[in-house]
Amino acid sequence: MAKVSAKPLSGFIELKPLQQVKFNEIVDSLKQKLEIFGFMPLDLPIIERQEVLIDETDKNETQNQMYLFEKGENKLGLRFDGTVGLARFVAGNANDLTFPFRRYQVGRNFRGERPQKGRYREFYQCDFDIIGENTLDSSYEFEIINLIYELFETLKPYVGDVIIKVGSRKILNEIFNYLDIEESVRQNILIFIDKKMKVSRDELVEMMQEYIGQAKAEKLYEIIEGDYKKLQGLTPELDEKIAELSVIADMIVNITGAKNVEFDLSIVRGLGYYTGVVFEVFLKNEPSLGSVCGGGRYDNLSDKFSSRKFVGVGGAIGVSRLFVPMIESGAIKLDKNLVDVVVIAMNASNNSYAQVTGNRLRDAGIKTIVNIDSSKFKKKLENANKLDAKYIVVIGDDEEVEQLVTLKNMDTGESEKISVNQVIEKLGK
RNA sequence: GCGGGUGUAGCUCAGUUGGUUAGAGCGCCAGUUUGUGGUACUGGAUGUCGCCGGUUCGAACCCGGUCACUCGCCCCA
Repeated sequence: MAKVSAKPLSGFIELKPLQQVKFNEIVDSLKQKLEIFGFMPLDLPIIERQEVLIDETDKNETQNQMYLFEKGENKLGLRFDGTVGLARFVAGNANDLTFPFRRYQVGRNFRGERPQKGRYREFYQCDFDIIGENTLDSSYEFEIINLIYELFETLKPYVGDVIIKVGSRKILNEIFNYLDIEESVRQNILIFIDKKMKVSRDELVEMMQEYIGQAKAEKLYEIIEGDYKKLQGLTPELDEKIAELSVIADMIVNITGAKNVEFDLSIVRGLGYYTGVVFEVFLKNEPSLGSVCGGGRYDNLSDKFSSRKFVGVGGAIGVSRLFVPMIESGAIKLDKNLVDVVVIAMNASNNSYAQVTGNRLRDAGIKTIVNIDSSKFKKKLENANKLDAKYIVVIGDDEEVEQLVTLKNMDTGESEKISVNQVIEKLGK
């Protein structure tokens, strides 16, 4: 009989236990840092109603990638990021929340797109946002960037150095005004600017000049290529926006010493709903992965759910995108020794004493597996060896009579007959 | 949705101009006698050569189709 394929679906990730341990470790370190910053956990549903997921006013690519299905009369779908659920939640619970509301969420998201390196159909994202009612001043943009800096400091042992690139949609808008670029082509131009890292100067200018002519295209390239602070004096509105970003930039420089943070007007984050400061994070070791974290300021979070106005600034770390390629390349080292001790009973008559011993070790916080199966002693030793146990505890008739155990160090091969209390003393944390 | 690449053992891959029973390394299993593993030695199992069709005396190899995987594009974490 033909067997069903045992492989997971393409684009869906399965971690092996040792990898999962490392993954959990990374996620835990992120959560810990977020809570230190006063962000509250929020674990929203993975399935939402389609009307929550689908934005009728903006038919974009993401919509083609959604997993949609029906259950009876209900039209449902899997969430594709953490923001849609957040928008619904904030609108629905506004009276109970204290604004600015800081929340985080680490969870699975789903997009039915063509998988490739660092892109999956099911992936973990760590979302964090600060939501304000009506307004949220620009100091919160600093807070988020500072938070991202700190989050990647904690990730440094795993993924190495990063570069955080910060741009500003507001400044770009004023530049568009200054260059007198028509409203109708701005979206197109933004998409082109977004590609700056991938294409050459000439290619980018060529793409843009179709919409705004060669002179403006070259001028625009020169502007986004250069330092935003040098743009002062062009228009009063532009100066104002530059001053606003400068305040944030200065704070960042003060706190971080500007290490790993760059200001770059070519960061626009495509067509997203962003309206102000935007940012993306890249790995220095693995820039081809693309951005591993992105976010920015948005002004219309919950418009479709509420007549109250909520604005926010937030970001998301692509945890799967970070983790999976690094684990495959060996950049993230896996720990073994997940088991401290394997207790081995020599004979069936020793099983009960072995179990009691195992529980005493576990009570002392020692990770313990008890092996009382009927295989040969040698097999049990091999098994303990494959589990990378640091120690084994052997229990036979002699030990049971003397109420002792034999502790063997699996690295050195040395063994000694001691009491369980002595074992705990020796191995206990 | 659009392009490129690849499908041979659990994994990584060889496989000559088409020619007998399709191979290696790693892994897995067993053994090298009784309460001591990792190393070594010996032996063993496992394949519809992705699938369907065609050419041929003969196909893993050539041709057509199809599916899957993968890397790019679009878009994005």
